[in-house]
Amino acid sequence: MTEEPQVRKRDAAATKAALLDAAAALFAERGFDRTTVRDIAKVAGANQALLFRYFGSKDALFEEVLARGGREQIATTPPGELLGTALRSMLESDKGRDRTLDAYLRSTGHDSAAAAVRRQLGEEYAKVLATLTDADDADLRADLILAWLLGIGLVREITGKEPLASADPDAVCRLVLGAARTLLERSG
Amino acid sequence: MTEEPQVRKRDAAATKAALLDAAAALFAERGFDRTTVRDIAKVAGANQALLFRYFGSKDALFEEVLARGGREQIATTPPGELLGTALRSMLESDKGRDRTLDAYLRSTGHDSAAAAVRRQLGEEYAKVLATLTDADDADLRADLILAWLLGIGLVREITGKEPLASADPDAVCRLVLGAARTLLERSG
DNA sequence: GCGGTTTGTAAGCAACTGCTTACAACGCTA
DNA sequence: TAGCGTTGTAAGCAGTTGCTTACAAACCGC
Repeated sequence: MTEEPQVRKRDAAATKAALLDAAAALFAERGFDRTTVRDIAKVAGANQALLFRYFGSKDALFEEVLARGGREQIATTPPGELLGTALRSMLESDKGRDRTLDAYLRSTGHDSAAAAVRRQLGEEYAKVLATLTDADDADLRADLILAWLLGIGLVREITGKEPLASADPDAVCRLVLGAARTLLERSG
Repeated sequence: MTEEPQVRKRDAAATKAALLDAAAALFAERGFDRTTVRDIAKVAGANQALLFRYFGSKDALFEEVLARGGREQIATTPPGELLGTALRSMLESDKGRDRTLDAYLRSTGHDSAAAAVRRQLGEEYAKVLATLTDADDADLRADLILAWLLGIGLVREITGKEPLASADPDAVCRLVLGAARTLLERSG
C-alpha cells in the first residue's frame, strides 16, 4: 500500500474549508443552537480552537455559511428561471444538493448578525423575482412568492408533512407555477 | 389603602397558568432553545422548581404551549373562512394577538416530541383547507396553501423583510386569496 | 542550521443549562 | 390543635457551552 496522507497537515485553507463544510452540514441538520463548535470541529477533523482562529466566533461562521450558499444559486440562474429552479432544487431531496436553505429554516430562533444576512439574502432573491412582473406592487408580489418558496421548504424539510413532503416535484411545480403566474400576471 | 394580595399565594392553578402564559410569550419571542426555564419562571413570578412539578420538563411545557394555542383558531373558524381568517390574524401585528405561530416558526430547529405536535397541528389545518377544493389532489393543494401561510408568517415575523413585513393586510389578502383561488379551483 | 511565523493541539475557564432535592410555610380536615 | 398533603423556596448538581490560553510541531527565508 502506498502511504496516503490521511491527516491533513498544515494546510490552513483546506482546514478552513473543511470547517465551513462541516458547519454547513450540521447547521442544516440541526440548526444553529443545537450545533456545537465541538461537533463542527470533530466532523471537520480539526481542532476547535482553529474554528475561532479562522472565523472568530460561532456566529461569524454561521454568517459565512449562509452567505456562501445563498448567493450561489442567484448568481448562476437567469431571472426567468429562478422561480422554477429554486423550487425544483428545493423539491429534489437528492444527495449532494445545497442545504443552505435548511440551515436558514432551522435557525429562525437565532437573531444576532445572522438575521441581517438572512434579510439580505431575501432581498437578493426578491429583487430578481420582482423583475418578473410589471405590476406597481411588484416588490410585494415578489415577497409573497419568496414566502411561498420558504414555506414549502419549511413544510417539506422541517415539518415533514405529507403529502407535500414526498410529493412529485413535477406536480408541485405545476401547481405552484400556475398559481404564481396568476399572482405575477394580473397587473395591480 | 386596602391591602391587596400582590403576591399569589398557594394557588396551583393560577401558578400553572402563569407559567404557561410566560412560556408562550417567551417561546414566541425567542424560540425554544434560547428560552431558559429560569426566564420563564421569572416572568411568571414563580419558582422554577414548580415548572418541573407541573409540566415535567421544558419539552413537555413547549408541547402544551403549542397545542393550546394552535387548536384555538381551528375550533372557532368555519372552514370557508379559515384561509382568510388565518391570513388576516397573521397579518394583523396588533397587540394581544395569538403568538403561537411565532413560537412554532422560531423553534424549527427543535426536534423531539414537539415536532409531532407541529405536524399534527399542520394536519388539522390542512384537513380543513382540503375541503375547499374538489380536485383529486386536494390534500397536496391544501399543503401548498398551508406552506404559503407559514412562509408569509416567516418572512413577516422572523425575517422582517420589506415590503411584506409592513404591507397593508388588505392588499396582501387580495393577492394571496386571488392566487389561492386559482390553485383551488382548477381541477386536477 | 536558525529564528520567526504559521498551523495544530491539549487543557481549562467561567458561565449557563435542565433538572433535582431537601426543606419551610401554608391551609384543610378531623 | 394536631396531623398531613399541597404549594412555594433555596441551593446545588452534573453536564454542556463558547471561547481562551499556553505550548508543541511544522514550515520558510536566510
